[in-house]
Amino acid sequence: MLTDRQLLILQVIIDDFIRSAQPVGSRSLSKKNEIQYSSATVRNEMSDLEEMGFIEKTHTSSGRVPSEKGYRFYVDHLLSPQALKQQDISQIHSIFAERIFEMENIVQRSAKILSELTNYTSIVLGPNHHENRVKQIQVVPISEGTAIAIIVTDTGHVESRRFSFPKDIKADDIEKMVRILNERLVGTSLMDMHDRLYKEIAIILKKHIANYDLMLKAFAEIMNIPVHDKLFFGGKMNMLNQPEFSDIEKLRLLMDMIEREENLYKLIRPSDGSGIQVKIGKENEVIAMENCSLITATFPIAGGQKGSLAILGPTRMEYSRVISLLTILSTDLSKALSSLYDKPPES
Amino acid sequence: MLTDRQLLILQVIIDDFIRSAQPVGSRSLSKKNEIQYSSATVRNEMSDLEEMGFIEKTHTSSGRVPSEKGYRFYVDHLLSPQALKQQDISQIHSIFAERIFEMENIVQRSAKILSELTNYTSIVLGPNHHENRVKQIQVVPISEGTAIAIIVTDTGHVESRRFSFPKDIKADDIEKMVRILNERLVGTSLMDMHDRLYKEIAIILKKHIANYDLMLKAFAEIMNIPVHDKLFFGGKMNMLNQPEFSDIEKLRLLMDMIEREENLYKLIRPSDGSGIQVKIGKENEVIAMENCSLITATFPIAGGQKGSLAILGPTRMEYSRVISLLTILSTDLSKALSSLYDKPPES
DNA sequence: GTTAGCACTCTGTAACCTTGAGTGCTAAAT
DNA sequence: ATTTAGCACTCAAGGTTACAGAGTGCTAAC
Repeated sequence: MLTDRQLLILQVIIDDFIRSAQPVGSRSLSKKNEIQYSSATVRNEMSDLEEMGFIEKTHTSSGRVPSEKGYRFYVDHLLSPQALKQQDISQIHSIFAERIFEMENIVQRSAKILSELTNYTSIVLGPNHHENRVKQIQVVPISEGTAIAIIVTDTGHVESRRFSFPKDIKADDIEKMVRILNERLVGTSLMDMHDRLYKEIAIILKKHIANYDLMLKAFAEIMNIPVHDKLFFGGKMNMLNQPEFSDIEKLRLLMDMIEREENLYKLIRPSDGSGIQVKIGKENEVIAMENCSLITATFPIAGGQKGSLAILGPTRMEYSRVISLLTILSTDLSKALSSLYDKPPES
Repeated sequence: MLTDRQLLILQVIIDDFIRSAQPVGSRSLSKKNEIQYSSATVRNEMSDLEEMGFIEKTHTSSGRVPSEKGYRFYVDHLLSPQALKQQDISQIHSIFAERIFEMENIVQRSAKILSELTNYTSIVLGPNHHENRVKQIQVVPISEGTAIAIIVTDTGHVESRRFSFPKDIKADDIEKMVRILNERLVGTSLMDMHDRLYKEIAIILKKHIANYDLMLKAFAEIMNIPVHDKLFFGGKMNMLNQPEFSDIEKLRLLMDMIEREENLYKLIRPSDGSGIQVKIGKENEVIAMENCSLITATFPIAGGQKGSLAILGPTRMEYSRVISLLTILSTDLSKALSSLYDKPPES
């Protein structure tokens, strides 16, 4: 479809634009070493490329700018897997050098370093707790009528909630309930717990404990885990540095979306396959992200779960570099998070 | 020092500027109902006010704008305690209508509502966990060589950390240690725990447990609580709506500071007395906040602790309204957070 | 097929003018 | 002795014009 020369020119145009954020003209192209043709020849080719929809003019006599279709083609066919600086690589690995045991901590650090290395905004979706299995349930009384319920899962995740109960319930009864809960619920996933509480546990509690229904209700209510997992961000403000967001209105739209976190779940939800996924501009189907691209890396975690790493930047993004960084980091993260589980990571 | 008329004019100038963000001229002032003098008279008074440093011109023939000294005077002497809309008040109270038991939740909601009602950025410093006292310590083994340590405090706060230990340590020993820790440490504040672990507990463990030092070290290391308490934000992006931040450079400076949270602790740290404190512009001693005012409300929580609520806005802030809102919310928050403690709130 | 040359187009910038809001001062009015 | 009216002056903002620079498209020559 495209001649070699057209491929070359398209690539140089996009590379140049990504670097400079300025429309690229035929003359400046023909001056480059890679391109041995006169500006007139380049102009002809550019005209063709425009006709095919890969590049656009911002006005009748301006240089050309990549279109979304152009970026798409660039990402799919022209991406030269750019070598990262050794420094960047070791900086990523350094996160995992210390032996850290908190998932949140690891994930937060990953988000931070990613945003620092790219100057874009990073978004990390940690492992899903829904499928964690209950390891132990405990209740710690705090004062008369209130107590803290704690659930520890097999991944080491701790959920705790304060709850109150009628005063005529005795410490004895609470202990009895905790014993029953542990006997019956250990091994259940958090997701299924609510169901089992009401179906299976309710019947047993009924036999042993007066006022069991109040206790059960209090306990069940507090123990529904939030629907969404927590998102971790790095460099939320990095978009301020991008010239495409010097327009404060665009900025506000985007920041609003980031702040509300609403659409983000849909966008970042791990896709079917593992690996890298690139969404360019309107492909994201969110108005605020018209000028943005989102690169998502999905990686496996032990237990069949998946994690996601994403970089949000302008469509004029350093695709090659970002993809390399995401690839490395997602591999590291996959290992690190998996090691926090009982089971070894699936590959 | 100032005549009644000068007071009146100063007040009207500042009120008007807070509303419109536009320099105020003599003619538009003399047209107001409150002011019965001709523009020439007003001009003379304004000239005096400028000489005294309460107002400034942005250029030789512009209207006047309040200076920091002007705002200071306004806040100290001219603030008419503006009545809030009933709607606003009930919206604040509504946070506390449901009986919520999670401190974080309450605090986060407060931050959110405050930012929504004011259109500024809110910052809430939750209660300090350092002075919480240990209620119970537990250790839940996760896999061979790793376990979760959980500390529940008298306020219902739960700290948990994953830690690893040498494999030759038996489950027995761990249980023994947990029993000792509970016997000795319940009632100790988190702040003092580290010390007591090494001084008092070490000696006891030595007698009962082989390899006690490794265990102790693992446990002590993970249990230092972060130096700073968590800050909660609302409306981080609200500054985008303020005309004083249409300059993207100023915006970046400010956002950077907010994102890094660095200076904020100093600024928001509860002051000696309870009550409201207003810091205007350069009084904050942070470059990024030259154009900002920070209003902080410090309120007591049970157990002699203090919490802080703050609003960060442009110097051109609705001082009166913000102060009213903070007063109400801090009272509510004081009660609500105190009720989560054993002891009744100190007044 | 490639290139040189030229007319044409559009942006951005600087220079200029005009308008409107505001000031300060002076002299008249109260 | 205040207060006000009047007037000259200043400055920012907005509009117009002119112009340089970068770029294109087309045609004709290589």
